[in-house]
Amino acid sequence: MTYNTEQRNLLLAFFKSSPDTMFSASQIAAALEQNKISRSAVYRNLAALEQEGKIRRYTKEQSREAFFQFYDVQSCREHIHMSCTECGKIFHMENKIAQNLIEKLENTEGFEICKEKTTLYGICKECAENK
Amino acid sequence: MTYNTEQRNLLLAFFKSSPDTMFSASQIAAALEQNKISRSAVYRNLAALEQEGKIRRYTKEQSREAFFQFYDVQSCREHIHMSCTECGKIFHMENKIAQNLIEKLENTEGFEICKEKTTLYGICKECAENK
DNA sequence: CTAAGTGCAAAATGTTTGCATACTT
DNA sequence: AAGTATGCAAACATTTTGCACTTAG
Repeated sequence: MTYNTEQRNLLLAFFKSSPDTMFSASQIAAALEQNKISRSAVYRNLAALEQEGKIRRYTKEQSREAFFQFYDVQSCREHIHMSCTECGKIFHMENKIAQNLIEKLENTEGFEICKEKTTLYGICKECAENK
Repeated sequence: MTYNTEQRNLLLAFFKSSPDTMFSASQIAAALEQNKISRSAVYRNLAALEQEGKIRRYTKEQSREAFFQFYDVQSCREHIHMSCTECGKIFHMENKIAQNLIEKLENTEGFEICKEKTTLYGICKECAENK
């Protein structure tokens, strides 16, 4: 069984408060610095929360640290995801576009996309502008 | 300019000899152990070859190390790939559909898909029919 | 009370860098 | 000759682990 410790609650609350942002372990540690949580507790709880499916781990190509983001299973099933290979942010494909794509692939090629398993990779607007 | 050193040729030959497999830096170092190439030369050449578009870097979520695989940029850049999660076959998205998707994402969300990094997952026609 | 979690510091892992030497062009 | 790459060892950044102590249930 897993215990409901102050540190774990802190961490989960932190993720919930910014559901659309990814954080590295050190960013999290820095953000929670004033609170009492050690680096090892951060790592251990990240692993635990990931295991429980409450947050999700991402890796960026340039960086070798792992990033974590709050994860709502339901919303994940509802969207096709797009991941920026520069900044690692995750976006949801606009619903109309996704629906159109799904139907076209279904009708012309007979391929049924599985939304939760699919992620498109590319460069997001912001990163493209900062180049 | 970049020089054509024995080590770089060795590395590239190694990748070409197994075009469908990904290797970590340490696997490569181990495989080339009998040959003369240092760990730092492995890393530096991996970075160089990646830069030149001759190999591609991947990150696995579970692992902290980077993986590399030979690839032919040209053929990879030409299609968006779709992979069947049942039978594992790879398909190319029909060009019209792909082009349409790319333009829509670019125009409405400002997201530039990177074809060679993107794979859609789902069930192919044949597998769907056999169910 | 017991199992699980914590903090700390030390170790492990994977990658990068400085520097003197050697190779390519 | 000039510029680039190499090998080595040391430095780095991130993550994991051992251990004694604390806390949740």
